[in-house]
Amino acid sequence: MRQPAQERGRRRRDTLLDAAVELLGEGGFDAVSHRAVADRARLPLAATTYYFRSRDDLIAAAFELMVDRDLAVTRERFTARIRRLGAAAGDRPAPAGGAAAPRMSARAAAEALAAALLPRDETERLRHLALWELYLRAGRDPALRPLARAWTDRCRATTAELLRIAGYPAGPAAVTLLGAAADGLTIEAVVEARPNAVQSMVEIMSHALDRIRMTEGA
Amino acid sequence: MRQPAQERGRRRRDTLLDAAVELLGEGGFDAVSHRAVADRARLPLAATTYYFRSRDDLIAAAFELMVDRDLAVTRERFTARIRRLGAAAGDRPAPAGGAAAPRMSARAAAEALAAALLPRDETERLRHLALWELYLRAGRDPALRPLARAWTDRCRATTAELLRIAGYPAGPAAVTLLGAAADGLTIEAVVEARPNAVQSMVEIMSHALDRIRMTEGA
DNA sequence: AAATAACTGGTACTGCCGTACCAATCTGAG
DNA sequence: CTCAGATTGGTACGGCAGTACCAGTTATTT
Repeated sequence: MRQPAQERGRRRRDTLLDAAVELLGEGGFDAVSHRAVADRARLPLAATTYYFRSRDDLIAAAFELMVDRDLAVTRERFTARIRRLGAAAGDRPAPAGGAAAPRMSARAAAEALAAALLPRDETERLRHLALWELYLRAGRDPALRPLARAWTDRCRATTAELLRIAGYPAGPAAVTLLGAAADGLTIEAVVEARPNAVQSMVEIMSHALDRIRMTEGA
Repeated sequence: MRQPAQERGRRRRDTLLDAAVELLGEGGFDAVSHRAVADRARLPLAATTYYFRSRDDLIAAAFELMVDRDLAVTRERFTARIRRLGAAAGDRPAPAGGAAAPRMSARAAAEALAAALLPRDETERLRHLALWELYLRAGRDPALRPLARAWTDRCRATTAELLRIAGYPAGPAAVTLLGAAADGLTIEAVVEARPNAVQSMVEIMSHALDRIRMTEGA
């Protein structure tokens, strides 16, 4: 039942998935019951079991969707910010190895990173939180583990790419260090909702970008 | 009902708390029901509602206990390892500012850190996971937030102290950077259970300790 | 010893959950 | 047009949850 045969079915499945993502953000996975999802999607209860083998299956699919959306948003916000700064006019982000010279200040790069990674309002904060809840769940549910690994791998790749775009190309070790630190700071911001989260991340990351020797990773 | 008046009551409360911590590790908080806790503690069901206002209250208390234990274990493992290395014979870890000279190699310090932070077996992995689950829950439950903040604050303080002991005294920004990175890497290890987690953390942290200029934080 | 408070343990209430089931309806391929 | 397969929606079942309740017992205070 992974892909419904009929067009209407596919749309219904997507509707359910959207509802699940919403609920996941609003209340964590306790809020994602068949009944709640069906109500939110304005579909009958049985639709949820028809399009998804089980609740776990539905949640896994929602996780996948949220990861896709999250990465897309991060990348888009970062590049939009860079573009707005007019830093590199004709610099193409070729995936291979064309390293952009460090045209940006460490502070500007850190600000772009923080703006791209941190949630902007309460809704986004809760969505982020849900993503991490899902990620942690993979620690107990082997079925979710591949998705979790894919998320971190894609996050690292994105981090590497963003750093390169900003003119701070980094080796694997430095990417992991900065990525893990960004993760840690993001979780902290998302969970504790301290008021100065953005400023804090900017400070830490610009500190790191300033002082660390990035290349020659392990 | 925070502190039972009678001795037996206090013991019973502790028994319940221990049971809750065990269950939390084994199955996350879905596994922590009044009934499960009471069964595990070999106490009648009503004992749980007698000693704790509610399930949330019980879980919060268990969180507090787990944090205490976790920090104690981390610190103890780290110092034990340092002591075993016989690095500094008469070096007292005075809490003020007595900076130990970098006697250890970055690699040795990173190894001690990884050994202190990362879980050693599956049981510990699950306990760690539970701790993070609890932490994340604070993102939705304001009652848990002070505990969450206390945990990160104490973690940072411990990180700073361990670094100083190892001969790598660091300013606030560097401590936050390294602490957040350690958090990120720990979560990754705990959730994804990749085989090379220890080696990976050692590499990243020693890379960081080697290359970053630690002092002069924000 | 008497009175008051702490504690015990058994039971019951109410509610939501995941999932199964199935008759009715719709849709697209032949 | 026909019909098999896809889809729909309503309902039901069995289970476990949190918490309330209360008669009985034990400890502490006066």
